Amino acid sequence: MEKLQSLRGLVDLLPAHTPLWQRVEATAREHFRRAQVDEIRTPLLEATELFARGIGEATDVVGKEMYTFTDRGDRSCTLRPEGTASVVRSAIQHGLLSQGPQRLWYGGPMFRYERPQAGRQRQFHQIGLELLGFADPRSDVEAIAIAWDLLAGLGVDGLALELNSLGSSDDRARYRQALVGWLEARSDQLDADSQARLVSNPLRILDSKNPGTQALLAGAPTLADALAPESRQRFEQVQAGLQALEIPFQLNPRLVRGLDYYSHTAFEITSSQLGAQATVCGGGRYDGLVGQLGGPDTPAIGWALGMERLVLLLGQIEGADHAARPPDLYVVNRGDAAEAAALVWARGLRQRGLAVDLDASGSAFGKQFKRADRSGAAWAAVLGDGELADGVVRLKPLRSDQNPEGDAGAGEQLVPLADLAAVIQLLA
RNA sequence: GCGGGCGUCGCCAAGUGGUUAAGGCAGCGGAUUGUGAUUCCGCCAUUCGGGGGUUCAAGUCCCCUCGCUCGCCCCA
Repeated sequence: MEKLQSLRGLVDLLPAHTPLWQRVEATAREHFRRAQVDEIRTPLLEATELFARGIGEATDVVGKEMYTFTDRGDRSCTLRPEGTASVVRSAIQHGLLSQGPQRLWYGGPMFRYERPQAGRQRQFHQIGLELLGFADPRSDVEAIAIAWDLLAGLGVDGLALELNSLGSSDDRARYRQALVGWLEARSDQLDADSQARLVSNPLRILDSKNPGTQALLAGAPTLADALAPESRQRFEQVQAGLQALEIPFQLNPRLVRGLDYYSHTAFEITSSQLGAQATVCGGGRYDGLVGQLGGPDTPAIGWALGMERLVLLLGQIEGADHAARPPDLYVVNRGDAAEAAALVWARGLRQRGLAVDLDASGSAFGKQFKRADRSGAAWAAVLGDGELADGVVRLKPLRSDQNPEGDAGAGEQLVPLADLAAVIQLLA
């Protein structure tokens, strides 16, 4: 235990990977801008009760996966395991809902105390969308389309959209009763997990991966049959909307979503390239949540997208490592006075927008040129005591086709030390 | 929380009980004291995730522990 290292399941994002993340984040921002969705940022830490009430006591997320502790004021606090509850809390707290419907997005780390595996960490990152105050089926379509287009815009392909309707809360309650009754009569044929869920969260039995359970379920009453006519019609409108946008989907009657607050539309976007954790984006409608958390009854739909999983997919496409962007200029400098002047000179260029790598090693010119070459810079700037005495900087092209062997002095240009604009002009 | 696989230098990696732990990449220094290829030379693990045990002798065997990883559960 001598070595200090990050906590289990909390990983560092090293410089080789941050460019890819930045690209994903920038693309997401752009898509939200186009769809007129505004960013909201909420604290990472919330009162435990928010999640207990919002997500549901019976869910695994609340029951066994939360990072919860008591603070110095004896309050129970929890690191957010997902974003929706916080966003809704914030919207209620600040009266956003009385200002009309809200189109919000958020991004950042979430925490769930689980065993890490491929595509799953204890601290992971989500980007999420919440449309609050929208009841029309078209808002379901719009929400899904934003996610779909965002993923497409990033160049991810091979994705599948799975769709289901959980119906209204009444439909769901009615179906739940029917399903439990049917399964209880056959509980001896259920695996242990499913038997436990019969009391805790029976709908989850539907997406059991146990083949025997799935075979048994083939004869069970279906959620689709339990939908009231209005719910069914609503679901058909959502499907028609997706078809109009030419977004392919497949109905999955066993898609149930783990969190209590979902109703009507539920969907997942999955990839077969991700191993066991195939869901890149998941979401659905949660008409009851705002009211449940003490706000005005507000229909809503949203989704969350798993950044790590998305980056995993993108990494497969374009290779995990992206070289850092090379500097415009690498400053080779040596000698006390020249080094001092180089520092001033380099800063001046940076203030004018150039990316400048200043060699601070004080090592031999040969070494510095080697590093200049490796930096990928197109130009080296040489500032030694000789140049300083003449009041100039020697600019040498490093990538010139005419000078692939790096002949000393070939193609060099002298610019006055004081004339920064000349440098910028030369490099342009 | 449960099960499988794995843990030798920043990265890759040899080593399957016997004296001083190969090698490659990267890095650093030098040959080349003001100019980037290549090449050459040197440096870079008192130690094999950690702790205990067996043995004359352990990176190599046993136990425990930590971590990584894949899967279950669940989810993004």
